[in-house]
Parts: sequence; structure tokens; C-alpha cells
Amino acid sequence: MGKPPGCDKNGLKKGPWTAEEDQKLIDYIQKHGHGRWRTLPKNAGLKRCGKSCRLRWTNYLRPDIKRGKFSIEEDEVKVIIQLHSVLGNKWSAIAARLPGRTDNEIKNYWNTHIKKKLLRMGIDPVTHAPRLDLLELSSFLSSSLYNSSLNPAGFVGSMFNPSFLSLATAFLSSNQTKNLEINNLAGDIQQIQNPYEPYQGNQVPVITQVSQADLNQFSANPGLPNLWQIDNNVSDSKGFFPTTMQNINGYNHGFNLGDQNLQQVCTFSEKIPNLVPFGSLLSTPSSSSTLLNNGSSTEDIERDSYCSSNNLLIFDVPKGLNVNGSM
DNA sequence: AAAGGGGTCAACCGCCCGACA
DNA sequence: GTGTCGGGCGGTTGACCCCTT
Repeated sequence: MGKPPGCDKNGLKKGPWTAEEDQKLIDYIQKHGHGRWRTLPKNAGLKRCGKSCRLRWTNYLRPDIKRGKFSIEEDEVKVIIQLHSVLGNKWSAIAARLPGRTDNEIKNYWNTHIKKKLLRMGIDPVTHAPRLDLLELSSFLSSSLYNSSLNPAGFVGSMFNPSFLSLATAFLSSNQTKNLEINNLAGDIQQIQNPYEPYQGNQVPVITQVSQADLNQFSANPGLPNLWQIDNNVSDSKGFFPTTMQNINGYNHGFNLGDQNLQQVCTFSEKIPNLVPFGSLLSTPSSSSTLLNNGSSTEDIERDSYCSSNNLLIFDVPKGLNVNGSM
């Protein structure tokens, strides 16, 4: 099969369209309609290839194009997220459900806005499920912590494991965001799932479209803790909370997407005054390296900052474990 | 005020598919 | 069956803009 290159290089113009070119294209299409894109530019007096004309028309000049930012009030963002969870990168199919929006526009918006926010929330923008690397990091750290009760040196040493550093780097780089930003998009997702319930800022967003295969994958993978549980509190939804942190070797551990349990993180940190924050072990400058037990008057501020910038990871120390003594 | 860096988005690229001769 | 064409698709590029230093 095959097709000649979309645009011949013989003197055809590329790059941004001028107002004059736009007007020529509009005038021609208004008179003759569109189609026959290969011969259209010649007939319209344009030094462009047909493909360029078609894209310019469909993505910009079409009279029914709806310009401007995507509207949260009109649920455009929610619809995009929801449709993407079902359709994947089928931008044209998504665009078909959003009158006046083009596939190119939706694709750009996804890549520049939504995708980044999902990543920062710890959600895989491809699968719409929590990122496995974060789950593995959580599992790794929790098991290391458990082992540290038996072998403190082993815990510190394991933190220099290349696998750990890779996971932790990915985790920290994805996790530098403001809570407000997290909560805004989390609220969008929450409302997709529970449109009749107002979103509470400290709730964990429900992840949509978690398939049985996903669950099977989790349950079948012995390397992952069973963090996925059907949430009885949202029994009227089809979602799952990837929250928690239930009874693995007697621990609560896992990750979170909101601010709840932040106190537990801080409590944990305070219990290990000599524990070097992960960020200081890594090359990334994104995480504070300020130790938490400096006793200064700014301790609370720094602790808040530390917690808020690392609020995806929750560690609960099992009662009875003297962490201070182990370090 | 100027430089640098990051974000945004229009436009392009390469590939694919279906229709048709 | 084969080649050509029209059109659609997702990914990528690069110019522009804005913000920070």
C-alpha cells in the first residue's frame, strides 16, 4: 500500500497560516464545499498541500469550531477524562462527543493539562489506575521498614538499592504539586463517579474503570500488596478506593491521594528523628531535605511543607515497634 | 531590562485504512 | 490482486508567550 508524502516539497508553503490564506480557503469552501483536498489548494489559489488545507479547515476554520478553554462548568473536562478511560487515545471518538471541539484540541489539552495532573495525583493516565511504581515503592518501603525492626542496618542499606532509588525518584518527581491542584482534579474524577455527591477535599478520588482484569493482576502478583479493596462506602458506584493500607504483616501502609492521614506521616517522621528524608538521598532537588526535628520555631511550617509535598505515601508504624531505638 | 526556562497549541509528519478503478 | 487516492489517526515539533530570575 502506501501513499505519497502528504505534501510535495515543490514550493508549497509550510508553517503558520496567514489571514489571507485563511480567507482564500474559507471563500473557496463556502463556494464549492470541501472535499477533493488534493486539488483544492490549486483551485483555491493556495500554495499549500491538500492535507494542510484540510487540517486548517477541520481544526481551525470550520464555522462550528468552539474556541477557548475547556469548561469545567460544562463538564467538558470530566467528559474527556471519562471518555478517555473508556476509549483511550481515540481523540476523534472523544471529540465526537464534544460538539465544537476537535480531536487535535482535545489531544493537546489532554497532553498539556489533564495528563500531567493525573500523573501528579499518582494516577496512570493510560490506565486510569494508580501507578504501579508507586504501589511497588509503597510495598518496598513497608517491607523494608518491617525488616528494619529485625535488622536496622538492612533498612538503611536497602534505601540505596538502585530499584528503590529509581522508584523513589519517579515517585518524588510525580509528587510535587499543590494540594489544591490535586483536590481540584480529584474532585472532577470524584464527581464523574458520584455526580450527586459533593466532593470533599480530603477524600480520596475514586478511580474509574477499574476492570476485573486489573484486580486479578493485583491479586495474582505476589510482589504487590493487596491494596485494592471494594469500598463499601461507595457501594452505589462502580469504583474502588486504591487507598488502603490494610493489615499487611500487621501494618497499615500504602499511599493516599489526599491529605487524610497526613498526620500519620508526620507522626512517623517524628518517630524517626534521624531518618534522612528520601529527597536528600536522591539527585532530584524536588524534595525538601530539611530534617524535621530541628526544634526551631519553624518546625511546623517545615513539617507541613514536607508532608504536603509527600502526601502520597502513608506509613503507619505498628504499635509496639520502637522505631527510635532501631535507628 | 534582558535572558532563560517552561508551558501551550497550531501545524506537521508518518502511518494506516477504505474505496475505487 | 494491485495501485492510487482521499481521508483519518496519533505522535511530534517548533514558534510563541509568559513567568521567573
